[in-house]
Amino acid sequence: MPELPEVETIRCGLEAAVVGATILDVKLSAVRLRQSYPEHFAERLTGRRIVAVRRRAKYLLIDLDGGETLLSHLGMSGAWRVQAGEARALTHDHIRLRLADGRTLVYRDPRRFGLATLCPTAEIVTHPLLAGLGPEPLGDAFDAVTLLARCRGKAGALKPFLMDQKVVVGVGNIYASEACFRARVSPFLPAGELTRAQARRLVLAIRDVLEEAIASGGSTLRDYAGADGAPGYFQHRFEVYGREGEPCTLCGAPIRRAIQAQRATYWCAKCQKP
DNA sequence: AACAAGACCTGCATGC
DNA sequence: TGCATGCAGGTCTTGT
Repeated sequence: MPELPEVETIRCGLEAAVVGATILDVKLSAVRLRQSYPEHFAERLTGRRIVAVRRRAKYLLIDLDGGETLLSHLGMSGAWRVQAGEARALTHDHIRLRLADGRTLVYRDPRRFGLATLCPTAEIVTHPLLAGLGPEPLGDAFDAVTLLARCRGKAGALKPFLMDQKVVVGVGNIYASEACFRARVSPFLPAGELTRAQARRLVLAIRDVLEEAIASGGSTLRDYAGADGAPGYFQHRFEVYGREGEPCTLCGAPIRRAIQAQRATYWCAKCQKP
């Protein structure tokens, strides 16, 4: 489900809704997510107060008093949702945090590609899941010079390269196609052949598309929603993703679809020549 | 080292 | 109606 804009939208919603709330008790489903919960997971959450909600790449960081952080990833189908009252648990509700004010914070993930774990807040940056991640695309550390340096010697195609979280974080299958289109660069261009001008355009395109998507509350294709349950609406602004056969918004040529690294890529063959 | 392919899951749309 | 197939927003591991 979620790329950076969707995770950021959830982060923002959680920050507004649950900072200051205290976890009264914890219920876990019997199945395991991508990785098992840490030792004494429920006990370590119980009684804690939520002090901040942050994001690193596509990970959500829920800081608790007492010095631990609840680190979660939403995989393809995960979501955090704040529910009024103690609604009945649905089939794929894996973590249910009953809050002292009566609401319930629920982690739901049908496909279970997501994960949740705990980490000392002071050690977040060195956590194995986060240590190797590339720069945040909306931060100063991501620029054309850095991108070009990472591209050097890479024979692989640009679009899968952009989805590599060691290169830049937060860009997934939708926004990789959208960013290549906005930058007028072919998704099939070997990453090592990227020119400086193309790198500059790509950096701007990635920033712009992510920022616009955040402003639209993310993209809802099937089941994504923010922490309050509201869908995003950036999907109405896709220029290539999911538009196979429809006219290019620039030149009218039919948008094409192909598979790269086992994922669907959408592009305009006329506006994005190799 | 770099890249491709497979693995991990469920749910939904489609076609026979 | 039932069943098979393919596809979906992500990463991690294995194999060449």
